[in-house]
Amino acid sequence: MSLDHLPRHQGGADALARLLGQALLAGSWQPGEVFPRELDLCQHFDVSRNQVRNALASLTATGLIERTAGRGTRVCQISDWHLLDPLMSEWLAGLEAPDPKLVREIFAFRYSAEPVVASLAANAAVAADIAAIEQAFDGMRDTASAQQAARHVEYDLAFHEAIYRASHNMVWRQMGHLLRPSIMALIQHSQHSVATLDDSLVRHGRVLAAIREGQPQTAERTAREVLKRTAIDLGIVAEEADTLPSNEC
Amino acid sequence: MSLDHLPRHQGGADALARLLGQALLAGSWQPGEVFPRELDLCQHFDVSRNQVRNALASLTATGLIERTAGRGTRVCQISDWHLLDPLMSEWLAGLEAPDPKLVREIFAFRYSAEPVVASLAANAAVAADIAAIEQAFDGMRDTASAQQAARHVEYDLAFHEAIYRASHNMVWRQMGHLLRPSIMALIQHSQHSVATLDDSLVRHGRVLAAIREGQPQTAERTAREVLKRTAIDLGIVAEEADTLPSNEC
DNA sequence: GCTTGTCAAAATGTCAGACATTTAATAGGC
DNA sequence: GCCTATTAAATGTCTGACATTTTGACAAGC
Repeated sequence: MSLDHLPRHQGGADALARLLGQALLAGSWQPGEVFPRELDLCQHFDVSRNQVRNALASLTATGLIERTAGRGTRVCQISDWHLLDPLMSEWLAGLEAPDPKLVREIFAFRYSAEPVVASLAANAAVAADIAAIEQAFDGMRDTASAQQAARHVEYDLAFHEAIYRASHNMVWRQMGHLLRPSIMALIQHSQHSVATLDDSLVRHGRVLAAIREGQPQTAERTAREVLKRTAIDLGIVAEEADTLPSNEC
Repeated sequence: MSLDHLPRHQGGADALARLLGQALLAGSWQPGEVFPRELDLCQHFDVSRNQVRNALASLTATGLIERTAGRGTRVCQISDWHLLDPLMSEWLAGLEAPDPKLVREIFAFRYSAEPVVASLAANAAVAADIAAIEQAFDGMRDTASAQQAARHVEYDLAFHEAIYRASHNMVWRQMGHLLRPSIMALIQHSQHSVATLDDSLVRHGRVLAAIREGQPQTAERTAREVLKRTAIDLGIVAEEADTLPSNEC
């Protein structure tokens, strides 16, 4: 694959890294394929070699490419990608049409992890944490219409992230980055009818209540109910089934 | 804090990044404090500005420092560190005496997450996965003596990582990086008497059996038993109590 | 006295060119 | 046919100069 169809004018090395990173995430190059050389990138984007090297360094850090002197640059296997890198989450969230397999993979993680996080939050949340969750919930409620989908998902995001933070654990908190690509994908599948939005809201409210009242087991159960709703909205499961999405490849 | 007591001769930019990263992780600079300037680092380590800049770029990517033109370089808050970055795990694992608070934080994560992972593995593991776990377990059994502690922890590590892989989920698999710093810390607290090693081995064996026989609930319960043992060996809880380590700060 | 504008210093960011090193392919000798 | 030396091509590194951003000092003006 060549880079003919990539837009030219950029802001800086970060913008270039995002452009190339998103192209890689979108599958413009196959794993194992050779990536364009530095000088070709310089010429195509009309930037200095410095900027290209900085951008490629970011791509290397996220595990998207692998570089060796004399050999060149190769595209890494999908299994080597550093999905937990904040840069990666940002690029992924900005994609028009992220790989459905990747969305499913991230969601499967959330489905197994988030009930535990909600349970931890119910144990550890203090007043400020609960206030943050409540504020996000209010925002979701006030934007529960198809016209305000963009603002709604932002509040949705804030709701879940606040729960991760309320777990009061550094590692879980950092994992909140994964929420953005997962929840942004909801915009694509805009099956957000009034009915589903309302159902989703009710389920979110139950998690909030469980955390506020410090009931870990209820929080765990209701969080799972939220994710079942989300799985439908993401198009991962067809209808409300009681079976969770399996992890078989 | 100055950099007077840091060793001089290095291998390359990666080695310099590790050196500085580990110094930051060890708390040689306080959060918010200004970090030495590029030219001072060049002079002290007798390397080119290029190498220094590459090393500092790695530190920036891991969230350890923050750089702004004209202002300088500052050390970030601990809460901003990218614990999930593989580089960070590697640096942490190589530390002589990692921050006990950090070890505890990572362990608290494992305590809540690993039972779920074991449960997923019991559902998703195929023959190759089980073989990998078994092989690691055999290695643990054959090195269950205080003299072979170094080799033992490697097998211990392989055991848990194999379980993460057996979950057949990209995100969980990547999180296996966190195991190394957590398990390497076991070497410091070498309370590895024959009795505790044996107890640990028995508990690991129960997890293996549950995964092999595809029993998620048993895997979840036995994985938690393994971690209770580990919590004692890490010095996180004093004695065998039925209460889990809480997440309060 | 307070504000404001300008200047200078110090730090990081960027550029361009030459050179070093590594890798892989290729041609030649035997 | 196999081994070796050479060459080409790619990434890695060094160096010096310059650009940009931030901060503080200082002086002019109201």
